[in-house]
Parts: sequence; C-alpha cells; structure tokens
Amino acid sequence: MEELKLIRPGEIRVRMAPSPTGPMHLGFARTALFNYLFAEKYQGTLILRIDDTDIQRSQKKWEKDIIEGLNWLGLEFQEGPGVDGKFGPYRQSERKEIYQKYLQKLLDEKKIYYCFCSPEELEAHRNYLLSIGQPPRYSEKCAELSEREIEENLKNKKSYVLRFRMSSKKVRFKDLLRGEIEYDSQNFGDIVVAKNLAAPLYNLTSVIDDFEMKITHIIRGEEHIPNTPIQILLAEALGIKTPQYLHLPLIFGLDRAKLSKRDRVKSILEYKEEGYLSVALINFLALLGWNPGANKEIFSLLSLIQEFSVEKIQKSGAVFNPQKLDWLNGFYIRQKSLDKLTEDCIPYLIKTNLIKPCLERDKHSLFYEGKVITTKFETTETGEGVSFYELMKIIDLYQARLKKFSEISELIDFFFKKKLDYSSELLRWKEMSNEEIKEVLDKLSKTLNKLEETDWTKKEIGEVLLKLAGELGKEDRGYLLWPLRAALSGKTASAGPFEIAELLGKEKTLERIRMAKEKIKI
RNA sequence: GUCCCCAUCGACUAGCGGUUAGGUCACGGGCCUUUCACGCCCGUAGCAGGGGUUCGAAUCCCCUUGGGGACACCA
Repeated sequence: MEELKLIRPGEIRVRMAPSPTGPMHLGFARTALFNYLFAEKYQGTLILRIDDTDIQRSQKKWEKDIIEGLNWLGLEFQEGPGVDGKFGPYRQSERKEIYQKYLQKLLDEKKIYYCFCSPEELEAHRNYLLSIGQPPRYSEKCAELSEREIEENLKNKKSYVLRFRMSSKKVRFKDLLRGEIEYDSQNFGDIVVAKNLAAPLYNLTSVIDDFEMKITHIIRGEEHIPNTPIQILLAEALGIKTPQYLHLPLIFGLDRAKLSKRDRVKSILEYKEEGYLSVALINFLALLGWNPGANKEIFSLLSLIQEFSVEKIQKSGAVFNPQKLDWLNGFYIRQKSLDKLTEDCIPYLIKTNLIKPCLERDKHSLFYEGKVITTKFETTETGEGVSFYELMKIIDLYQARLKKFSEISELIDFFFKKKLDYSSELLRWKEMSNEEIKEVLDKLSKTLNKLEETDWTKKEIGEVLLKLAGELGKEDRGYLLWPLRAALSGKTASAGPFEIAELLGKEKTLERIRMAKEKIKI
C-alpha cells in the first residue's frame, strides 16, 4: 500500500454513509469502526452522512438508531452541521439543490436523458433478458427521443426517469485491499440516476457528495464493488475526481448469508440492551476482518487506533460468532470494578421486577467520600430493603459467571424471594436416600443454629460445616454441601453455599433449610 | 443466467517459498472444586481438488470446485 505511506496527517477525509432504512446492524457498525480507525490513525476527518434520498424507505427513527448506536460505540465524527457546538450528520435530503445543479448540467450536456418507459415494460424486458441468459439491462428505447417527443410527453405529464448514457468501455479501478478490478460497462446498461430533476438516486448523490465533501477514501462494504465502476463513470461525466476505494469483506450470519440480508436485522442497540459492553463489541468487530498478526485478542479502541493498518484487513468474509462475543463480554465484565458492575446490573434487576427503583436514588450519592451510604432498594417480593452495598456483595459472587448483564436476574433472583420453587430431587446428591437428605438437613440446621449472629460469616460458616462434613464420615463433601446449596439457592448451579448463607443471613438460611426438609417425603 | 470478489481447524485468524502449520472462541480431558463459572494444564481438529513454476509450495501462476456479492424508479 505504497500510496498510504504518502499520506500526510490531516489529509484523510472519510465518511460513514448509512441509509436510514433499517436499524444499525453489525455490518454497518464494523464499516463505521474501520472508517473511524482509519481516520484516527492518520489524523483525518470522519464524516457522518445520512444517505436518505429514498424518502419512501428512510425513517427518522432509523437515523436516530444509527446515531445512538454510533454514540454508544464511541465512534465520534468530526464534522457536520450541528447545534451547541456538537457535530451533526449531513443529510442528503437537505442537499437537493446541489444535486439538481449537477443533474441539470448533465441534462444540458445530453449525458443523461428522459426515459418514459413504464415499470411494467421494464420488468418484462428484464425478465426476457434473464431468460435468455443475458445481463438484465435497459433497452435504450428512450435514448434517442426527439426534442418534440420529450416535450410532448412532459406536457402530458407522463412520468419519467433520468437515465445516464453509459459509455461502452472497460473501467478499471484500484481497490486498496484487492488491487486492480476491471469491469466492462456494457453489462450495466443506462442506469437511472434520478426519478426526476428533484429526486436523484444513490449512485449520483453519492458521487457528488463524496466530491463536494472532499472525501479521499471510501471505505465501505464489498457489496458496493459493482457500484464502483458506475460511480467512476458518473464522476467522469461530471468532470470530477474520484477518491480511493477500499471494500471491506462482508459479515455473515451463522447461515453464511449477508447480515443485513437476513429476515430480522438486529440493531446494535439491542446488544446494548442485552447487556453487552461497547468495548467488547468494538473489540469483537475489529477482530472480524482484521488481525494485527500477533497472538493477541484484547484491544481497546485506543490500542486499535495505534495498531490499525489497512494491510492487515482480511479479504474474505467473516461469519459472526456470538460465542466469541459472549466470551469477550464476559472477559470485560470480569475487568470491571464491582461498584461499576453493580450500577450496570441494577437496571436489569429493576426491569425483571426483582427490585423497585430507588426513589431518592442519586447515583453520585451512593458513594460519599469513599463510604457506601445506605440507599435501599425495595425488593419486590419480600418488601425488604437491600442496600447498594448488599447488592454489590451479591453481584461479587457472580462477576466471574456473568456473560452479559441481562443474565444477572435469573442468576441471583433467589436472594430476593420468599419461597423457592424447585423439585425435591434437586436436594439429592448422587445416590442419597430421602432419609439421608433429611438427616443431613437436620444436622445442618442444628449446627448453623449454634453459630452466633456475630460469627455469621462465610469463613466461620465454612469452618463449622467442613468440620461437620468430616464428622459425617463421608469422603465426599458434596454429601453435606450439595443439599445445603440446593436448599439455599433452589438452583442446579450457583455460587457456593457459604457465601450464599452469609449474604442470606442466619434467619433466612435456617428458614430455607426448614423449607427444604418439608419437601422431602419419607 | 451474466459480471465481480473470496478460499488455512466447526468459527475468527497467524503464515507473505524451507514452520513439528501458531493463537483465540467452541468442543473433549485434567487440576482446583459440593455444583456452575473463573483460573491453570493438556488434547481433538485445518491448508477444497487438480495441474504447473521451483531443489523446495499453505504461500507464486492456471483450471476446476465451492462460498458470497451485484445485476432496481433501494442504498
């Protein structure tokens, strides 16, 4: 990539150009990320341009989704009309006069022409060509209409489109990733560049804006490779320069189909709601199609900027693997400080109705001079209060077990319940008989009951129970500890019984053992 | 159908003419451990096929096959 070495800081201008016709999906997020990294790497400028020329399909809510997604990921752009000193996106829908100027010029120069063919007519012709194995392209029926015919049709208000007179030639361009790519423009036919003088279409607006915005490098998905020769021809007709191109490989779903083509496109914001960290998603996305060459998997946005290089971008498409995303997310969750993690989890506990929002809750007052104040959340089922500090201790037990925040509720719900719902079979360790289970539970309550409230710590609890386990004469501690853990949590998997018992408190621990005994029939 | 892009473990990838083909996720086993997870150790698994070029090809070239993308009055 010798041309990249010639780049001077500040020269680069790149853009993200989503069309707001659907939510911001992973594919666009990855393209945005690479544009961002490229711009940051070379101290260039990144622009957000909303390609909303299709007024039928474009929606404000999708634009909002895209901008929120970008914000969440921390991919900031450095230019654009905005308010309060903040940059906003350019919108093609707000730049109509610019396109009209160019369109008129093309029309005057007869480089585009009026086409009055009906959609039905075109459809039929396309199907015919397809059926005889020809590339489906326009018949050029209207290419040579006389001035009079055109005026006649326009006067009769016959609907029209504007077609570009495609020159017949070979178009070559250089892709920064793939090298020379050549197309024969004969395959294209005279494409439609505008629905009418006031409604230009993507290929035209894109070429004009990239020029007007002085874009130096277009970094976009591979699906745009076939558009590139058309855009080059268009630029030629307009007499404007073309930027350099870099086409990123596609991201596929597990079924190997292009992500944005799948039935239901998942918004990046849904990952946020599920409890993924943006740092994890960024890290994951970067690794999808890019690799620094070293045996390294963990990258912050900053380290990505430092290490990013175009040479290391993959050429082949990548399958999106949710398991690796989960692993990365779990990794980043384990790196979090406990108070931050707890803050992150609280909305999920509220959403699943385990606790109620704290009315006088003020995030900044939770910690006062390093001390935890006693802000209490009301637990929905028991009506008791649970402090931020207590929540922190619970979540501490699950930090290593959590892959995403949305999982927290079903992991720790038993702390907030009056009665646990589980089958008596859960209490059975290996081949234990019902009598044995009951006996073990009896011993547990007797032993724990003797423990003073002041000694009710996981350390003390562990000591007396381990001693008890030794007295039981069984090799296997599970004989004692499994029924306990099951009785306290009601789950097949959970944190350890000593920790749970400590946080539950003596009273609740004994109550749960008692309830477990009731389940056992002899 | 036509055009274009691509091709290393199941997935993401390292490799850029000479390697016991490396790493991560997932999977299997072990340690730790009452369970689950974390952590640590070990393991299974790959150069799509065929021709060249070369003393020597995962690596360079060609063909085949396979996968994908594009062929709109969408972007």
